[in-house]
Amino acid sequence: MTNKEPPNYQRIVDDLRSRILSGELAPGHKLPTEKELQQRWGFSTTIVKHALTLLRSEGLIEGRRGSGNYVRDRTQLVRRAHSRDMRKRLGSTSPFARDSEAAGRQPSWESESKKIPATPHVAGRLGIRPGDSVMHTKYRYLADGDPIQLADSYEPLAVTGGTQVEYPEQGPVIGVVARMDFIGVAIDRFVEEVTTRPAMPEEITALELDPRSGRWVIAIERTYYAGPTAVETADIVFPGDRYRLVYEMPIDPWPPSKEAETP
Amino acid sequence: MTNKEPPNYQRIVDDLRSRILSGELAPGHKLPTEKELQQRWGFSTTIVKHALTLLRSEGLIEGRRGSGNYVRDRTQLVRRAHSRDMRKRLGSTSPFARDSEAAGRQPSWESESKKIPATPHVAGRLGIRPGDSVMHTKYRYLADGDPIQLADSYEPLAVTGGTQVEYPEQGPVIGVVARMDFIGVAIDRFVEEVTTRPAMPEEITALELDPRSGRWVIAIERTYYAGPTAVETADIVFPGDRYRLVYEMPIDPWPPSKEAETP
DNA sequence: TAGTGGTCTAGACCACAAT
DNA sequence: TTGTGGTCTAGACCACTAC
Repeated sequence: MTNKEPPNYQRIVDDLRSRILSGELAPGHKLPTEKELQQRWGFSTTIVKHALTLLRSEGLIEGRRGSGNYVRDRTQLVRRAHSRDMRKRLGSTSPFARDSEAAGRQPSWESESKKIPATPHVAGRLGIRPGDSVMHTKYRYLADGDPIQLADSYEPLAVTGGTQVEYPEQGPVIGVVARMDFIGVAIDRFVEEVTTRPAMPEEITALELDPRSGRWVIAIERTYYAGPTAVETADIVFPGDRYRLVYEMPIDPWPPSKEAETP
Repeated sequence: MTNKEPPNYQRIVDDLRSRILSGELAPGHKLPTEKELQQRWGFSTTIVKHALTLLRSEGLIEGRRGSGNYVRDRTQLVRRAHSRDMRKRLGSTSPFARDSEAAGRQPSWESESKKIPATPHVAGRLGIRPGDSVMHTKYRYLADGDPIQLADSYEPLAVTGGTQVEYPEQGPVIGVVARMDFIGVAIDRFVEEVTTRPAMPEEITALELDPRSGRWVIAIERTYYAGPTAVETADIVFPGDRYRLVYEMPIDPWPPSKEAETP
């Protein structure tokens, strides 16, 4: 007994999707018009439109009224996370700026900082009490003027309050690790939790996403620690198909080393 | 001048999506029937069906014929990646098994190993010549019997050929780091590149995804290095909304230490 | 002006669940 | 048997592009 046949709209979707993902239909390529697809497959207009809607919802194509459907550009920015020592580079630029410039795009960002009492959720992540004061900074990052990343950062004022780096964007140093080092707090690790989910309406607005295409985001919860103490936590959001996250992780960097242990 | 109004189907989508993501409509909750939505909003059947199709394509709901539409369970498995020393745990279980058991689910897997000539793409990642022999192992991982992860692993036979760990699943040790250590190859880092994209048809089949819901995957390209030499590379694929990736990264773990550098 | 995609109508018919 | 969602028809009308 054979499997049941897929529905007609699914056959169009599968055909075009595999040709797009394989590269046969390159970004920018114009798809056949709806009428052509209708005639080629022998399906009704509605079914062809439905198939194209699904491909748009997957972010693989974009429709342009009066013109046609086109294979979407899925060029990705690279975001690097690694162990390298960044403490000595006082005044160095931010990780976002470095990644953007590496991709040949002009970085810029907007930010807004405010002291607020910690919500229970943020307090849990920072290991402080709900209501304790934290510095909340909202960021919106742009590459060549296009919004490409959002972040909400929270820092306990028990750590930074009253110091020169209390306001993240006003101090003499940029970047969490460098700023904390500046006030004598040695960050020794961070934890990132990566998930994907549909974009929320505010994110669609802030990232200027097409409501019909590419509505998925990558969400990261990041927390920096100095020993057992959390000194910053942030929620970071990217357009899901516009970013590639790179983690370069050392293995077994700590003593006891193999030589020290083995006779 | 105000913004143009969103289309009718979008209003339904936005309403239900925000209520689902906020938790007001919990996983398992039954949505109003199509007829009820039609009456409540005053739209045609087609427009209500279209809105529900989009929510399904986002993986937020699943339709059950003859029953109703339900908020989808988005419980996530956790996959951990960190720097801990795993070399000494000979015979230890695999990372996948550890993560699954931590989530209270029963791990199992299928694998199949074969010697093949390296494709140009794999050769590039391993820093060897196309055509050089590699061990290709296909994995399918299951939790409580449900397929939950796919992997294609490639190891240069120049490294493992003729040793006891040549066939990954037949040696005395499990896991890349432990196996390489067993033959005297000290892995000191790995790199993971994380992206998201729509699932390809074979992946939908192998992961038993609903073609109508949750068609997104997280794809990881991972490469292990011993010094400058790549000793394994793998393509790993997860259902996008079923996994949470956790990276725990040390900062500045290598000499020269701060003390060594600063007078 | 002609052609294209985006939204929408008013249904029909089928597969399946609940009863 | 009734109610539900899934697939599909045969269009209409609008917004916009390309010419």
